[in-house]
Amino acid sequence: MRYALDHKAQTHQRIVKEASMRFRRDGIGATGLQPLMKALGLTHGGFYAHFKSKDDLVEQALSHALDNVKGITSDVFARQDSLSEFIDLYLSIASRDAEDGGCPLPTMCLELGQRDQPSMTTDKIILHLLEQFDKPLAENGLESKSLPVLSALVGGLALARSAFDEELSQRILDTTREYLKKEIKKSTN
Amino acid sequence: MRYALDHKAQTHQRIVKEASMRFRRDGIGATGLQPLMKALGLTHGGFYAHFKSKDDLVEQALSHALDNVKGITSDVFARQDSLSEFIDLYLSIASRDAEDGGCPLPTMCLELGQRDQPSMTTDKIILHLLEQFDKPLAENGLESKSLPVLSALVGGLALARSAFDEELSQRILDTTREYLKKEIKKSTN
DNA sequence: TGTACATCAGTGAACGCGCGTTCACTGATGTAC
DNA sequence: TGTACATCAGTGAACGCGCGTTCACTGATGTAC
Repeated sequence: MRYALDHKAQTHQRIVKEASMRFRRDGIGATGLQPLMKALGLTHGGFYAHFKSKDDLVEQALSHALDNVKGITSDVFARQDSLSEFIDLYLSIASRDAEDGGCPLPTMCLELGQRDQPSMTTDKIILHLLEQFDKPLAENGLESKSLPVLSALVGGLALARSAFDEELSQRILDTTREYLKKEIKKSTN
Repeated sequence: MRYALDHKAQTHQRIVKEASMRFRRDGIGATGLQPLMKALGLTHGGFYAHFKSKDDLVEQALSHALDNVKGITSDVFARQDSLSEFIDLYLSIASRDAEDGGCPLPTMCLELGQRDQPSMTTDKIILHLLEQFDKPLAENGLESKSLPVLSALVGGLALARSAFDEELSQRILDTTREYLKKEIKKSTN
């Protein structure tokens, strides 16, 4: 054969990875298949040798994003002050400007709720994050705060991206971040 | 003249109002001008007698949304327990399913940050809400919580809309809501 | 060893569709003479 | 009073464009005989 045995599988994965990044960065609707394939040095015609439809790709890209999130959390939540560190990471300028896509939740919140053929992957991402938050919070008996913390993280990032004024945007990130970090340590006072 | 003197101005306002609702409910990209005009009993050709471009309409619809928000807050924040009531309203099932569009922030967070020709209207909406929150919070010396409260509201609604499982969605609304209401009363304990 | 054939990842032209936008036109009205 | 004209909100066909999707094809490879 002209190609290595896993060549097609590798191409498949390259498409999923690039799509995952673009969906998170630009949204699903704003990501065209033609530019996506072109960015990988392929032509758009080959797309349907890999995926049943764009929706099929969305589903696989979401799964990839979930794996991504799991990779990050398994890193961060192995350490001390894990949640505090995660909050710093999540509400950073780099995260807001997310050239790499970042968390799928703030970007795709609208489109995820509107998909015709919904999947449980979004729920899995939410539940996975809550589960990670639970552990460090439970040490202080604060596990009931997992969900409010996640809400504030997602909302803070979404707002920081919406704001046009750079100073306001930073204030949103900073104030939300510092509040949350204080909040998760409160019972230790 | 065939039409009343303010006929065109009225049509203009009808378009802005309908667009404002659709942009908030479906997003800007997912709202077509043709279906929008048809829903008002008009043909799409007439659109450009009222607006320079779709972007022009977006700007006017955002202004309309700001006025809308101001109307609601001037109602709610005149009363007792205003912020608590606002939180109940914001994180309700009706608000989540928002047939009327609801708050522009959770729906449009992505698109607002990506517009080519950005405007200050989003910032005005954010600042207006923060200002409203400040007053009742300041009574308890909690005005520093305005921003985290807004983040959690926006994020909670966005997450509740993203979740596929109805039970999870309700849990997001309920937990975030109860947490915030407890939080804004904390210093009175 | 050499020719004929099967495989198959990827190619690129073409499809119908809805988008935002343009524009010549309609038709009911008020105005001029 | 009656005809000719100007006004102007709204009409609807048409434009180019990018979208998701389809499909006949290419061309380098391994296999059969």
